[in-house]
Amino acid sequence: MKPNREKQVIALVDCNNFYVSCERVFNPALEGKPVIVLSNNDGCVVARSNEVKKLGVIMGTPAFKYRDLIKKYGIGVFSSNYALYGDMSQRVMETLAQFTPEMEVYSIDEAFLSLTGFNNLNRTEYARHIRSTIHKWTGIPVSIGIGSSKTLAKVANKIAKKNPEYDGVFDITEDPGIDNILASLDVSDIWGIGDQYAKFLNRHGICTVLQLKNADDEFIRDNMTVVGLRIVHELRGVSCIPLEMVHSPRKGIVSSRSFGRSVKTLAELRESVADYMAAAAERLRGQKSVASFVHVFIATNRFKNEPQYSNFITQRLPVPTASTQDLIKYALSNLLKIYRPGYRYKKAGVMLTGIMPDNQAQLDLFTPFKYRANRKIIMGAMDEINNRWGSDTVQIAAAGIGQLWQMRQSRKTPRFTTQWGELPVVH
DNA sequence: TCTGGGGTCCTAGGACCC
DNA sequence: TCTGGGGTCCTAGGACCC
Repeated sequence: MKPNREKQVIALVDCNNFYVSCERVFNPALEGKPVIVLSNNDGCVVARSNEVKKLGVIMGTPAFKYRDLIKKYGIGVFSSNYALYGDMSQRVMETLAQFTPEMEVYSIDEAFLSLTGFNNLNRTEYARHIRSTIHKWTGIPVSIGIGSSKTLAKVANKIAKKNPEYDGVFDITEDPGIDNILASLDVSDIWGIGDQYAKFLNRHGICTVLQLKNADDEFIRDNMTVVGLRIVHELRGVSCIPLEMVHSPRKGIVSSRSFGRSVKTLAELRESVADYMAAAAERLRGQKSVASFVHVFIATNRFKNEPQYSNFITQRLPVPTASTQDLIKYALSNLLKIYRPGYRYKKAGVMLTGIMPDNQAQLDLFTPFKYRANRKIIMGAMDEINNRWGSDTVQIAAAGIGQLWQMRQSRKTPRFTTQWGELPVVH
């Protein structure tokens, strides 16, 4: 730790009900109406408008449980449209980047901005300006919290969201009433305190955030590891979780999906596994890496009262690779080893690990150079075409073309911003 | 009928080596 | 009879995030 470090000032910008807001940008009639967005397969509620939150709809609950409520209140229901949300996210982040040289894109709908050293300006005013610019340029409403650590910026953001009178911006830095605010919040409201830790802390008489801030370091360290201790220090205004401005490459890449209906045959499982592997390999090449291990898993529907089977298999590859063809070949031969007939499968997936930069991988003496070079050229061409004309323009034949197992997405809006054929029409 | 998908970090304990 | 100590690497499992 460097002593006398400059006091950090961090803003957390968080898009309000992001997926719902994206849908509203292209369908303004949804403004002020109750709206939800569902997870893949139209399974669970993953985004809720404020109107829906007020009705008591809980995040992550299976949508069918709200069938009556949806009908009664005329709730607008949408399948998730990740192509649209990803593109809107990029627009928001590009806009934010103009307001600070140091920024971390934390998730699809959140970013930390460093305001350290911005001493001569009224931070609240500046944040309001950021907020209105984002709204004007992208149509997305955001909330901004400012604090002297990431954890406190998160706290401030929560307060900004909860209290409409703050107009979407709250600065908790050097607020003399900070302890009163912390005393009014539950430990489970804190970033990094999940269900298990919240229960544990409650059992030991630590219920409010202020109590956590004043907790004994050794007790926290012993029971919540250094991760917990960092949180406590952050609450005290000591920044311990640095801004990560460069995106480090993924250490594992997972691609998996539940099926739209149950699947019994090996042929269909092969199609899905090949399809998921193609997606995983594309992401792998996107970060200029190769993988050394392939994992494959399949599972039946655990919510159903019927014979259950699930299995997982790992193979170390003879040579690390990013070639879709090779990775599919390994995945399919492993699938064959774990497949058992006679079950109704609900989910399959693949994972790539042992990931390293592609210029660091050990070469295999037995694979002719020409063969490897060809693979690279083919993959490069495939990625380029799919980038330009939309994913799935070129596919590997093993992924099949019927794809009856595909997930359900009965209420998906068009990919307005990423597919030429789905551009919105102005009348 | 209907229950998502993709990540991170930390620790304890075992295997192995000298 | 007596059975070391220190180090590294890997893995599984548990916690968390959006």
